[in-house]
Amino acid sequence: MAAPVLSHVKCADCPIRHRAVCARCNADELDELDTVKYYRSYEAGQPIVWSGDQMDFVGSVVSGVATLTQTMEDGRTQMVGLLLPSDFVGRPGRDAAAYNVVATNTVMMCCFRKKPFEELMARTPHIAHRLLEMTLDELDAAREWMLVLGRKTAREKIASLLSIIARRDASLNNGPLGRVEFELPLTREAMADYLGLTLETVSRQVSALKKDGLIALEGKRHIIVPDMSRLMDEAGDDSDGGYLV
Amino acid sequence: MAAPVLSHVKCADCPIRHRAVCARCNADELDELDTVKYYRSYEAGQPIVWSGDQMDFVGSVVSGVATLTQTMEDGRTQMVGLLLPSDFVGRPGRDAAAYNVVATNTVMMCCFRKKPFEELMARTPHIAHRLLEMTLDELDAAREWMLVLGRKTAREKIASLLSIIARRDASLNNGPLGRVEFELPLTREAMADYLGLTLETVSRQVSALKKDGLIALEGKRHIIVPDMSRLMDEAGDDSDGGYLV
DNA sequence: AATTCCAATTGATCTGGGTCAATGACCTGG
DNA sequence: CCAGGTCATTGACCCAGATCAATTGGAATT
Repeated sequence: MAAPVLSHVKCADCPIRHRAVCARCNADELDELDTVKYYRSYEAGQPIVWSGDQMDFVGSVVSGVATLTQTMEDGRTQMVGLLLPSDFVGRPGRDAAAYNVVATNTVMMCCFRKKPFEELMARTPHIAHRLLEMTLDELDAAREWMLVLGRKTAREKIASLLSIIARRDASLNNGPLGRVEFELPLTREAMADYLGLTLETVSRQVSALKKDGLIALEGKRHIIVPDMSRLMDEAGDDSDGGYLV
Repeated sequence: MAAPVLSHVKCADCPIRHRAVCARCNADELDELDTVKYYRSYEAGQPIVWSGDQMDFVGSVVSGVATLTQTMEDGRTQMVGLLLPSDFVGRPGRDAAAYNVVATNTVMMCCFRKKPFEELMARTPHIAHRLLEMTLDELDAAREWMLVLGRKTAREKIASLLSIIARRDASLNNGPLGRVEFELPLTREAMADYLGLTLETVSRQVSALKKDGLIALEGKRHIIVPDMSRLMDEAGDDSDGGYLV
């Protein structure tokens, strides 16, 4: 059950380049990070950390998708973040996790032991600075999502979610807008938890968007967006943004 | 109409002690902050910054209450944060404001010109560190609010808002829980914008809480909570937290 | 004291999305 | 090939909260 520790890959050779943390590191710092770094993988459905747990590492998602959720005693749950490749997990200076982090498919994490990472951070201003920038991005994403949760209709919510994932996906592959195609990394239930809806409503609205030609499905999870700008209109989105936690 | 620049008060003599920024500064840093600092006041309803504007300062709220809101083209608006005394405004490293900041009553801000503040920050690791901590607090608050917006009923939403304000207020004045009494700094409409409801629903639910003896009103805005723990139960709140952006 | 405001309350009605329940569409393992 | 499981779709009905509209209650103005 326990996830395997993988290997000690040099930071410079890391599959992702740590956009997050050390994109601007010089060689010495990279070497130093390498000494406290390890890889770890999690299977679909496996918890990465549980709310309240001691968290002894920070790190980046290398591949796969994980969710950040909050739960009430009666079981109502709300997703508060979605972790895609290159996203950062963990909060330097905090010991206990505030949320449940769960892998939705096979997730590979590149982790740093927390203590040495914090020490490094204290000595290396630009890492602290980069971390502040990342946290501000997350804060913007969270606040943008507050607008979605508080004021958008079910249809707009779905369109917003699809836009955000498509845009994020597209920025890695193709260039501009137009036609986008991607694999949905979430079940209908996970989508519902992100959007503050029920899974039935999600299903109905996805069907409606399909009927209206705004999206096409291949199987249950493969989404084709013929025209991104039309979908973004549907989302009622002014923001050109496109953060995603 | 333009807000008056007030005076150059020594940071050490500041009405609030900048819990935010320089609580741990030594004398030299305090002096340095003083050279780039000024006070400014805003009247009720006056915008402090407008989304997209160039923002040439950062600062703390000294007194009064301001709101942080986001608006869609069709006018739907969502409050994404509430700024109470000692809260920090502005984002080092970003030039444009992302939200509208509006004073709800007379607000006094203690401002630092942004450029010198950033330079100071670059030279002073613990200020950067403190800022990261504050941003993480805000992120937690935003995510807690996502649960409120996405999954709570109207009654729970009102109870959550009142709890959060009461708790924040109480932490300044009295000590523990029990009976709390405070002035509501928001109109019903502002409450609705915070909670993703209409003002009519807010009004009805406030009346319902009053009828059920969970709160008492004196006038429209003065709230008496006879028993905080009962109100918090009503909010369905597991978190002992009590952040508020 | 009469007249405007404007915030807030309250009532009547409507509806988007929740709830409950049945069905379909794939998988995977025996 | 079928049995059982998971995920998704679809239908029928209901209700919390939105919408539309009228009224109240202060505080400020004349």
